[in-house]
Amino acid sequence: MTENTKKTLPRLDESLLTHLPPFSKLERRQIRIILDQASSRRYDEGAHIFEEGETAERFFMLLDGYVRVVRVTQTGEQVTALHIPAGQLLGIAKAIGRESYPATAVTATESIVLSWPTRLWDTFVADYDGFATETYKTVGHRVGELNTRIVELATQQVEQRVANALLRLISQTGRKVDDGIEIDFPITRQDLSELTATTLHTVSRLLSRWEKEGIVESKRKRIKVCDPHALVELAQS
Amino acid sequence: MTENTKKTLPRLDESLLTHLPPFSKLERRQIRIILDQASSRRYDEGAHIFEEGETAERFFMLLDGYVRVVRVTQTGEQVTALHIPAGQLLGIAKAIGRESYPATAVTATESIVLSWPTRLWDTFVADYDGFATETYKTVGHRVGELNTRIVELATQQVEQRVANALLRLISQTGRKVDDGIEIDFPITRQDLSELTATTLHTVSRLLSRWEKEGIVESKRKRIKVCDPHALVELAQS
DNA sequence: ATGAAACCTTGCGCCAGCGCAAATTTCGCC
DNA sequence: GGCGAAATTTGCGCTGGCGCAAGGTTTCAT
Repeated sequence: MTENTKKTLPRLDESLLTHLPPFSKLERRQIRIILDQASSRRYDEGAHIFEEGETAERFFMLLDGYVRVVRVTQTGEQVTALHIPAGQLLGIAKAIGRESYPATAVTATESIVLSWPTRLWDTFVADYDGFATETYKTVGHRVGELNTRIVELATQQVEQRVANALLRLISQTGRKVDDGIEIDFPITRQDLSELTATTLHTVSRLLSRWEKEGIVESKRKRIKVCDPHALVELAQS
Repeated sequence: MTENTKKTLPRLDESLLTHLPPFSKLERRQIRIILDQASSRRYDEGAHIFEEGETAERFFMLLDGYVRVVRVTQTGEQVTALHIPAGQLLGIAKAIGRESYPATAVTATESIVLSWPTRLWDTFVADYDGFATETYKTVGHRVGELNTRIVELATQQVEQRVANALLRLISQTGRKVDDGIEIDFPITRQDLSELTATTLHTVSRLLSRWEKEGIVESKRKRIKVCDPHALVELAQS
């Protein structure tokens, strides 16, 4: 899909991986074997890692960065289904019995991604204890998120949805800064609107109002939440 | 949850099961072993098979009937996430790495359900080739449906969503009758509204209009689609 | 039969949030 | 440091569909 460096991993410090949830329990030896078979690649912000409908020839792990999982409608509108933070697997069509990717993965920041050919999937599942369990937990977690989004879309007002989206973003990918928590990657009003099924205009109006009320501060592509509790209030009502 | 007969299967005609997709490839011997460990139970219409949040002590297979998978919000509104037709597994928390059911399963008609204790899950996966593959396909299919619902909720108008919902229902569970296709189980305006995130009033208005236009015919709890193509038109625009 | 409960229909007014449009700010780049 | 593209803000009018309310019809239990 996109250009960029592509190479086999030369010698990747495995201590880097020990804190990543899906593999922390594996033996170091197993990690070494898995890593030796991985390719590493850097993607620019906005690059597509894989496209909806493509045959799933590889599966991926996000080492660094953030990825949005989106679907595009016939009319060209984008809908964001999920946000994936570093440390998680993605494109794991095999884990849900699919041959092709069910959605498109777009980087929200510059990102580093490991990948393996799909044919290795069954080997990993068979050879490495815990691999299957962890991946199914990932799947379960995402199914939960999808369900939550459906319920939100079905029952909540725009204001509540945006508040919820912000809360989720800061809890998943928030970075503590002085006087608040900032979303750790560049995010536009447009992105937020695709995440909450509304328009960038409405998001802009909401953020303006919240800024007046001291709940958030935001510059271009940056949002800082100063008063999370106020957002929680808004999200409920 | 609900009353009704509960018993171990005495002698279930296994030819009954050979046409059910998830197991058609298994050896008859394996089917016999699996069935011998199952409990069978009948549920009345509207009964709850399991509840969201409950520990997943059993997993289920719908032998006959239809099941709605719903979530209830804090404010008591119901949102239907999926419809499950006979022949499919449900409550398979184990397949997505969960300990508890992520939603509630409600019967849409009187239904017959097989179930097994969750502890047998790993055994089945290990012993019976194809079991894992088929269940992950089921999961994958449902993830696809959830995604589709999100996109629909996010981008479509109420009229299109209702049209789509009807189309999906008749394709999944439609029964050919003279002069149209009828949804094979009782479904109220309320049910449809919970499936499309709108109100029963709006659904009622739409159906009335469509009836005038000759697209559908409906009585209490029954909907027959006479002109599916017109619905497809409506669903797109 | 009769009553009650469940389900369906329809009218009316209102408003959240979209669409459109135009102005403004910010950023990256030559 | 000035230009163009991208991102953001804000105003204004309109409308889809919700909320409320009232009345009708079907089904079922007794």
